[in-house]
Amino acid sequence: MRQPQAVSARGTREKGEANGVTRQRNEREILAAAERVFARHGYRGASLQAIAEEAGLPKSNVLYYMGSKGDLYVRLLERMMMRWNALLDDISVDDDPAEVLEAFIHSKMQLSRRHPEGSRLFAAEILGGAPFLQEYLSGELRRWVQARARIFEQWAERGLMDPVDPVWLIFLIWSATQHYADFEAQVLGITGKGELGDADVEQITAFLTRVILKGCGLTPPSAAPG
Amino acid sequence: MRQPQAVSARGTREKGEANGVTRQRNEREILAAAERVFARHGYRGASLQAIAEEAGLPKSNVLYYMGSKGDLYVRLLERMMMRWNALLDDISVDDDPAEVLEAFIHSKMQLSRRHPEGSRLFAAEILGGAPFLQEYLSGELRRWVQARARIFEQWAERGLMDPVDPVWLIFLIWSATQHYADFEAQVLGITGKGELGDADVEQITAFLTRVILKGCGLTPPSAAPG
DNA sequence: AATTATCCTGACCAAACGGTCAAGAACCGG
DNA sequence: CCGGTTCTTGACCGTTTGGTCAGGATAATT
Repeated sequence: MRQPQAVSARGTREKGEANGVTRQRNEREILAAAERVFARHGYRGASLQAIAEEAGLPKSNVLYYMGSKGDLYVRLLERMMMRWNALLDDISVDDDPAEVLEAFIHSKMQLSRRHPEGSRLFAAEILGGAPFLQEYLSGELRRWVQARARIFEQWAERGLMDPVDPVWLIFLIWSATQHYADFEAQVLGITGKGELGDADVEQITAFLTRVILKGCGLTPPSAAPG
Repeated sequence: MRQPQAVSARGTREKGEANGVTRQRNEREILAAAERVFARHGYRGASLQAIAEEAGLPKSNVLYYMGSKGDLYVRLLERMMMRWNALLDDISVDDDPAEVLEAFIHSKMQLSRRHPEGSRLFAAEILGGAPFLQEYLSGELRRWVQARARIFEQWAERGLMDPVDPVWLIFLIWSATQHYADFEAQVLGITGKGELGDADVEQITAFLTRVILKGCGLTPPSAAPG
C-alpha cells in the first residue's frame, strides 16, 4: 500500500544521516504507542485516534508516517518476529540438552519480560485466528520448530533425555513463559503484587527450569552432572 | 442497564414453563454467536452487527434480548467463570497429590477443548488488562488459588512432592492447558493438522501429566505407586 | 373474540471509524 | 536568501459504530 520511500529523492545525500532524524524519532514513538494499543485491544479494537493520542501526535501525522492501519500493524508484527527469530538460533545435537533447554526457557522468559506489549500483540493476533501470520506460522516458524524437534528426538535416542514428544515440549515452554506477559493482569491480581520485579522473574525462571528439566529426565546444568 | 425482567408481569404464571421458550432459544443462539465474535476480536473489536449476522438475526433483536454490548459481554464472562469454578472444587490434604494434579490437568484440558471460544474470550479479556474482571481476579479467584496453594505446600511438607512454589505450579498448568485453546491457530499451523482430534488431546494431556508430575517429584497414579 | 404481553425489525441518530487532501510550517544544502 | 524537500495538521468524506424508538407481527390468556 505504501512504497518504502526512496532513500533520497534526488542524488543529494547518500548517507542520509542528519536527514531523517525527525522521522526516526517519530516513527519510534508511534510504533511504541501502537504496540501498546494493539496489544490491549487487538487489531480491530485499536483505533488510530487512540494510537495518535498515546503518541502525542495528531492522527494525520500517524498516517503520514505509517501509511495505513494495516501497514502499521504489519510493521509491528515483523519487528516482533525479528526479535523472535534471534532466539535459540544455533543449537546442535552435540550440545548439552539441559543447557540448551535452560537457555531456551531463560531467553524466552526474557523476551516476554523485555517486550510484554509485543508479546501481547502477538498473542492477540494468534487469538484472532492469525489472519496476518498464518503464512509465517505454517512456513518459517514450522520449519524452525521441526528443526529443533529433530534435535530433541536425537537426544532422546541417545538416552540423554526422556523420549517425550518434542513439539509438545516446545509448546509447553512457549506457553509457560508467554503466560507471564500475556496474562500479566491475572498474575498480578492473584499474587497481589503491583508488578513483577527482576527477583520474581528469576524465581519463576528457576522454577520453570527445574520442573521442566526434571520432567524430561534432565539435571540442571548448575548442579553436578554426576 | 437492564432489569432482569420480572418473571411475570401479573401474577399469571409461577411456573413460567411454556412461556419464554422463544427467549431461551434466541438467547442461547446469541450467546454462542457473541462468544465466537468476542473471542476473535476482543471487546472493542467485536461489533453488534457481526454478532447479529453470526446469529442470523437483525441487530435490533440482539439488543432487544441483551440490552447492550456491555451487558452481553458481562453475561458471557459470568457464564465462563461458572464453568471455571466447577473445576477441582473439593480437594483436601489427604488426597493423593499425583491423582489431584492429574485430574487438574485433565479437567482443565477438557475445559479448553469443550469451550475454546470461551477460553479465548477469557484470554482476550486478560490480555486487555482485565477491565471487567479485575475484581474477580483479585478476589474470588485469588482465594481459590491460595486455598489450593496451601494444600500443595502441605503435601511438600509431608514429603509427598518436591517443595516447588505452588502458585507458579498452578500458573504452569493453566498456561500449558490454556495454550491449546488460545493459540490453536499456532498449534494447527505448526503441526500442519486441520484440527486437534480426541486422540491428539489425549496425547497432549498424557504428555503434560507425565512431564509436570515428574517435574514435581511425583509418579503418575496409573503406574505402580511403589 | 378481545386483550394483553412478548417478540420482531426497519428507520433513524450522534459519535467514532480509517483515510484523503490541500495548504502551510519548518528545515535543508546551495 | 532561495528552491526543494520533509513535516504538520485541520477540514473533510463515506462508512460503521452502539443504541433508540415506534409500530407492526405473533402468541398467550381470558
